[in-house]
Amino acid sequence: MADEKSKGKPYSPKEVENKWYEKWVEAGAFHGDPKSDKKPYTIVIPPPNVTDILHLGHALNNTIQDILVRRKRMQGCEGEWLPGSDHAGIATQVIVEKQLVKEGTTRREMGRDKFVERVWGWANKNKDSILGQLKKIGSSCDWERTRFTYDEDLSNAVKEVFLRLYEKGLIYKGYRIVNWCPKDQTSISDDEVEHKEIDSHLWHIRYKVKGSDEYLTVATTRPETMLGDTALAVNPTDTRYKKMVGKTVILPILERELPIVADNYVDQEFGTGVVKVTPAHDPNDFEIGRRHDLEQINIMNLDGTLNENAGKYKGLDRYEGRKQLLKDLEAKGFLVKTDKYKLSVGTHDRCKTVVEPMLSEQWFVKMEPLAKPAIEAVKSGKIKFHPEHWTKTYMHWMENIRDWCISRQLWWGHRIPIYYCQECGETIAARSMPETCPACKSKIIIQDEDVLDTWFSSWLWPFSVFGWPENTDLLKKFYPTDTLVTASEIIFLWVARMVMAGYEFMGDLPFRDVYIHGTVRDADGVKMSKSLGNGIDPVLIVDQYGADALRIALILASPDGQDPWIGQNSFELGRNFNNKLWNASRFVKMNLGDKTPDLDTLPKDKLILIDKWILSRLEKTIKSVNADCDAFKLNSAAKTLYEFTWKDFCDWYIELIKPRLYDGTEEEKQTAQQVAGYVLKRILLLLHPFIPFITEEIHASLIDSEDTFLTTSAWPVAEEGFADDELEERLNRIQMVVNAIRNIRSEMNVPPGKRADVMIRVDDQALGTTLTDYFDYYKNLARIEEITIGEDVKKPNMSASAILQGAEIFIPLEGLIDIDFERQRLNKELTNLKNQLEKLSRKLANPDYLANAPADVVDKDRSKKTDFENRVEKLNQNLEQLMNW
RNA sequence: GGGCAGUUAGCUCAGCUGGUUAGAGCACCUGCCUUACACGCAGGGGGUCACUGGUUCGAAUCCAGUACUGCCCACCA
Repeated sequence: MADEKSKGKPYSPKEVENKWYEKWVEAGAFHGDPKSDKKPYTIVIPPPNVTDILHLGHALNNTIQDILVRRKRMQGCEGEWLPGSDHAGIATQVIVEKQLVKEGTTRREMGRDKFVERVWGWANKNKDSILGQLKKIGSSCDWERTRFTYDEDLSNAVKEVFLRLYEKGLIYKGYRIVNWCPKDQTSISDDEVEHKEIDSHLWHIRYKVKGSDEYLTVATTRPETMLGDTALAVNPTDTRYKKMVGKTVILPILERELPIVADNYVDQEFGTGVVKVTPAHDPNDFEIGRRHDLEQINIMNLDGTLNENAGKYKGLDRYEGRKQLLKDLEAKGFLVKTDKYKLSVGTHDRCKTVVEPMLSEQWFVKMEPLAKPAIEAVKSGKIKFHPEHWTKTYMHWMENIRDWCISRQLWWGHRIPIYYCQECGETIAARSMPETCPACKSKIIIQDEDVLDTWFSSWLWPFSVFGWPENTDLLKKFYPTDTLVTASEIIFLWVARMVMAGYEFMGDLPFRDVYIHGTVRDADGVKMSKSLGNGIDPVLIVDQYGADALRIALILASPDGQDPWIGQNSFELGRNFNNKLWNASRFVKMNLGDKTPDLDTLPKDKLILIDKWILSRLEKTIKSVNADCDAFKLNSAAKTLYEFTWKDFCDWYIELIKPRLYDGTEEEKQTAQQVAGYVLKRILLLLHPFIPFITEEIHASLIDSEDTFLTTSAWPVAEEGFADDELEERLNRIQMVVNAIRNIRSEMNVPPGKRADVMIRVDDQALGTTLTDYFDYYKNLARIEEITIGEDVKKPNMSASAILQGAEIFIPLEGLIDIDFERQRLNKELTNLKNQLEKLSRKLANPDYLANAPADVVDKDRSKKTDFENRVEKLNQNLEQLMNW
């Protein structure tokens, strides 16, 4: 970068990023060694689905993980960031099925084995693409250990877990009302159901009481389910209906006879106080049915059409059937009224289809025993959520845990390791197909058709990836993992279940810290999603601005724990910052001279105020960044670094050392060079986890070698003894003087090219000395020609003035000054100061304040008051003088 | 129905355990191609800190309530 060609050109990431990524991988910088003596730091990636293409959510998620693991490596840990992807049962199967439809065939036509083979082919092709995209954004994963949730060894873990739980009696098969997705034709778990509020109706339908002219009216939101009604229910204490209990009603249309039962579940206040009972299509009705021994009539096929139990409606889709049925009910006078009604329907989180509660035989995991240690782990603080408030969400779910429906009527996934003897009906749990039935020795045995929920493999991820159930070296070294980074959407589906699995199978927690970041939204605050088309492709951003710009912009835009709002131009911030860093580095490099610089030693006895100031700022910055990173406040850490780099280092330090670099003695020059190099290297180190490519490139250029990596260098330690508030305050005075002069010049329209003479009256000698001693360093910043500094400097005629704490600045502007404008300027300042002063005076006159406030606060206010009084007086004088011109 | 967040400049956000002349980035206005950087430099305008009470000598900051926004959970047909 130091060559002449790049001079003046902005940083171009493309040439740099691929090169460094390859070098890092070649050097094995991302590979965790289980034999290492270093303390491990482990992250397992939330495996993206094979069906995924990288979006900004992934980019944010992985950037965070990358920052954490890169920093830990630099801090001397044996880092292991294990990547991989998820076979994503339903999502993947659906994609391939769609392809088949286009080709004019179906999975059933194809047969199970062929179909699964076909999906494998597709998955193998796709899983590399998302992982490749992760490389593009700089993710420092250990690619030699890439895993897939459907890999053979992970399948073994799944089987092992199933069998252990089965033997313990924690996995059982049962008839239950489950959530059925008619589109994908499989059951799904409660946690995969998303509730949505829709505008619908509450239909009131009357049922004739047998042998009388009386009717009972029920209110329902799903009228079609009446085809499966097997009773009506009322509350036993409901006086309106007491005499009805035990009687029979006639189901409209189908004209079946239904008993009227009394059940406490019924709420007298709601609707009419009479409930239709459909045990096969509603979980509450199912329970009522059990209590009253009612028949269960399933009226639906697996695709959501009505079946033969629905009479003339057979074959119609559930909603079409509803329409027809309502028409008939109305025609026959059974529909009493139709009210508008908002209700919440469950939808399948993958395909958004409204799920149907349906009676079905499925496999379940009994969760309560597993939840116990998982609750304890968080309660005791062994596992911590960041931000902390997610603890409540987690706890609430855990404490109200329900059994997990794990069987899916799919072909793509881990097949349930259960076998049935076709002759004696024996159920056999086994790792593989048994030769003969242990009960009857029959050889006619078939495997359970169903596969397991995709999360049934994901919940084992933190240990299955390291070879469990074998007690491998990897497992010993890298489990428990340290930090889990994810979005809040999968706290239940994944995070909570991993905790349970960790304790149940490893006897230990799966991770210590859970960092929950926000969900990426677009510039208008709308969640980015494929269907809305408001997403931004991270790969395009990388092409346009570079991975570093993408990364730092994402972090800077993501307030800790809140949802970031991101638009196209959010990334310009990152690009601009990188370019700033690039150019500042170019400047430092240009001034380092020819020899290879020593970037790690300070000429401690030759430092001047300016050097000590930047070193003080550096020490504080390092401490602050460390504290933030340790607390998972990456946004705050990034902001601190951004400010330090741009404001302190570029705007002030570099500008203040120019006089020494250009006109100083050899010693002065060297000191400035060394400090600049030293500070720049720490900046690069601190920023490296955030923007790895550009920092590595700059560093290589500084040392003129590509053999020593920043990425394997040590994280900077704050060198003690430089942090000095008093010293920073001294430099701050110089900054205030420069600012005041710049302000006057700008407001008075002094042409930038014109250097001005400046006079400064100081209240005390110390300030005068500082301003005098360092004049050469700051005179260019304020464009000063001659300066006069002293305690008895008088305001010259036709000059503009500024009044600071402890100093008064005059700039003679014969011919340039607009007296009216200057008067306005001073008056504005005077009004402002007077207001402040009045408030302060009132405060200091309050005896309660003086009695209660701490002494140092009062002291501060007192000296502030004196200062304000002083300034008001000076301003008045200056204004008065203005009148005489 | 319950829970959790949030409400500070036109926009996105800082502001830690109460004492600051309430900050930053973007946007806006003015002037600058000053030999690191126009993806830049310098200067400027812009906020009764959602509302109402309370605690306190003192509240953007603590407490209570209200309103709105977003998210999550919930079997009331």
